[in-house]
Amino acid sequence: MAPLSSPSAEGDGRSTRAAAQRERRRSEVLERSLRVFSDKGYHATRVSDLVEAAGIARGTFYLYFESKNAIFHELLDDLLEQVRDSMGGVDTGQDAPPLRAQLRAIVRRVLATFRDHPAVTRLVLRSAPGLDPDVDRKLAAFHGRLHAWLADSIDNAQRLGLVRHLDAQAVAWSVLGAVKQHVENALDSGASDDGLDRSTDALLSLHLDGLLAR
Amino acid sequence: MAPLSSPSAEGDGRSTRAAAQRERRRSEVLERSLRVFSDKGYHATRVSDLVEAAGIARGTFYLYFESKNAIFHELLDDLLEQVRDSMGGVDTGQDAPPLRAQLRAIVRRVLATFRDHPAVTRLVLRSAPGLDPDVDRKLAAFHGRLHAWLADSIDNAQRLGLVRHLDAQAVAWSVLGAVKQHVENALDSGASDDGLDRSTDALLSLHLDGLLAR
Amino acid sequence: MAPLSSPSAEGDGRSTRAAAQRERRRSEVLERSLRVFSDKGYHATRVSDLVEAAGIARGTFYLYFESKNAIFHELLDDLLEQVRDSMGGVDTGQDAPPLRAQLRAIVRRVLATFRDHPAVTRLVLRSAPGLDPDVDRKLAAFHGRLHAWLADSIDNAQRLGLVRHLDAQAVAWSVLGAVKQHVENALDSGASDDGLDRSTDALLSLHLDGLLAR
Amino acid sequence: MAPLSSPSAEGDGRSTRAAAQRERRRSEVLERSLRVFSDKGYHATRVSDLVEAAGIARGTFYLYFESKNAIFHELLDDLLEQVRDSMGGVDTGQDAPPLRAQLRAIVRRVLATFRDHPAVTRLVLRSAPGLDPDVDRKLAAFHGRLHAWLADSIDNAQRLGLVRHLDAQAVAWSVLGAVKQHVENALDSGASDDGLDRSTDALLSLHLDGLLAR
DNA sequence: CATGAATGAGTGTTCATTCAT
DNA sequence: AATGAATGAACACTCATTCAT
Repeated sequence: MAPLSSPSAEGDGRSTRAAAQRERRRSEVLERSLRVFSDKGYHATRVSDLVEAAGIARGTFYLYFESKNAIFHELLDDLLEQVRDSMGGVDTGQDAPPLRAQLRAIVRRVLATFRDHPAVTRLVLRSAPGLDPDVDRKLAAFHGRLHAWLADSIDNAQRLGLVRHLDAQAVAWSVLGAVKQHVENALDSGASDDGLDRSTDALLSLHLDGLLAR
Repeated sequence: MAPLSSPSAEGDGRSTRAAAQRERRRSEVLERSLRVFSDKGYHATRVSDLVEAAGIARGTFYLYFESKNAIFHELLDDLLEQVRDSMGGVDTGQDAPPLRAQLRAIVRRVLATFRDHPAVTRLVLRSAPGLDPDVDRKLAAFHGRLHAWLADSIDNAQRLGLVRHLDAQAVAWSVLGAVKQHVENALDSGASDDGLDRSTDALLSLHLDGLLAR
Repeated sequence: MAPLSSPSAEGDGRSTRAAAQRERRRSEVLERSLRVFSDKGYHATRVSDLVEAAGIARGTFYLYFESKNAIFHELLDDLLEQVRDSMGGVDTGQDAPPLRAQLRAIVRRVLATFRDHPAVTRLVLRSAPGLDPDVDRKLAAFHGRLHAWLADSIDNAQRLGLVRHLDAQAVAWSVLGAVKQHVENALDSGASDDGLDRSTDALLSLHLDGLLAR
Repeated sequence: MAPLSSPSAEGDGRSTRAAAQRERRRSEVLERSLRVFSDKGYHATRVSDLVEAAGIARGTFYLYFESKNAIFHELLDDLLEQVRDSMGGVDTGQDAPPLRAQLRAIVRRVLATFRDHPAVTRLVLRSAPGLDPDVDRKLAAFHGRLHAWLADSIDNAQRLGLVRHLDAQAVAWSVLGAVKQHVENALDSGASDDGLDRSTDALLSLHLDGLLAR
């Protein structure tokens, strides 16, 4: 309304800008720290490494994060959330795309999510267990959720007569383990789109049709 | 042989006995340390914990092992060797037992090996990665060998027309991941013989026949 | 004088008002800081606590005070001056009130001064010594002045034949110590007027007449 | 019994000697640390100062004491105990020495105790309050005990008709404060035996007979 | 061989002070 | 003048390893 910014408006503008600036800085530190953690692992990473990588002073780090542990947890939560979001449900309606195509899409999406965040994936897959009970609990819960989602899906498909009546729980764990292994491999092997397709196809073909010649 | 123990003979006897004693002590420390490492993880384990568990003095520990890291590597190597030994080959001769039965036996044997050594398994699966590059390399090599064995077996079976022509490499990784996941689960769930059978059946049924209803 | 406010005159007016404003701000910060220091002690008090209590920004604090130490010294000087002012002399003229009444008044006035400034008293009595040599010197000087005043008074009274010829120096220290102890007690016990009277009476009766029954 | 030391006896001897050695070392560190604390005060004293003064490594310090705080508390407790021990009771029996002589002895003994441990006295009197709640509580308790002892003694003497019926509590605080002040003075003034006698006499004369000329 | 007291480099974290806005 | 984000020196404490006994 007022063509001239009143002091209060200016104040608001200032603090808004400051908050944005702060958020940008924070993200910057978060991102650079992720790389360090991912390279050296949690324990081998010193707070000195973090602040050096971020180009800030030691004290500044503690302005943004409560502790070395806290920033690690934040990084961890980020990936976990992204993976959760990248999984959708299976559509079993009349006009739904064929099951195989739907599954293919889901598997590819999940693999791509990890592939696109190699640093944090490395973090989760590699430096994690035994770190501290909280991390362990968080990861266990995450695995649990993934497993439950898989097992439920299989259950559903069984009720619909789409799949055989194998032990849904055990099969779900097998699938989860297989996917994790492919994610792990993609970490080191560069992980082109081609590689992703190959992994996806192998997983689907194996798990849906089995190895045996017919 | 010599009726009179010459000084040298006596020395030999002494040193032989001493060497045996030494070996026994060493094993004792290894075993007890394994338990501690397995409980608390590598980083949370202090050398103090190790010597206390072994009932020896701090200095004595360094008489037997070069460092905290060295004893960990030794423990690691032990399991890796045991698992290697517990896997045999597939017999493709005329009078060989049916493929499915052979595979079933191998999978069960491998799962049982890990199940019977929960401490060292926990060590390998949980506190290992990211520790130091040597550990990582060792584990990668181990995985590589397992994978190669699996891939070769699949290759063979493909040549024999026993299994379909899926991507042998990718399938081998899937199987490896699935097995690892079941091993991991068995760690926490007590792992009765029944559980093992269930896991084995699920793995075989899934991987050989696939999920799809026919 | 000048009918039109010259820029300089306007400047003066502005700066006068500004100076007054500044002084008011400063006092406000001083007063609030005193409370914090008194509650938590010098070392446990963070500059953050001070600026939070004063409702100013960190940087503003350093506009008014050179350092955390400087504001503490200023606070210290304030009380010391107030106590000095609250002590008068003993009137030994012909028509003067009786000595005992005069002394009673002085002691009560001193005790009341401390009682009425519990925060700064706590500061001086409790968090001060050992802080830094300057504080110690200041407190020592203050004590020295109190002691000198007491010793002189006793000396005078001795010359006038009003009191016995005890070691004036040593007696002065005893009195000072006793008063300090009562001040200290009053800090925690609320210190009603009644308590003050009781302390005053006990001090006077003890020091003038002694304990012994006659 | 056995003229030759058996292994176990030798072991005992070793560990006994070791324990003694340890105790000697500990005392050494304690003593040197006391001097540093006393010179610089608790807060200005760095663990580095302590280990440097004791001529040991940083880690060694923590072998003997749990923390900087812990060694301070130990030092504190030591003096407090010594002072407690240096005070006896007043003998009110038939053939007891005269009251004044008994009191004189007690006061002198207490003053001498502090005089003989200037470092720890300085510690208690100067760097103490506000440090941490535990120290404060300990000192308050100590003061409380001293006061109670004094007040009880006065009470007793009143019942025996030896002293006037002044407010025993208030008088006890006065005496305590006066003594503390003399202790404080003795810290800086070298504190010869003469000075002690002078203080003792002044305290007794003032408190027993009063200042007023008669 | 066995011991365990001694070591000291290295760690995460705090907080009085500065300075660009 | 006022702000508060940024700074970095300083700290107490840990723990794998050594070495005199």
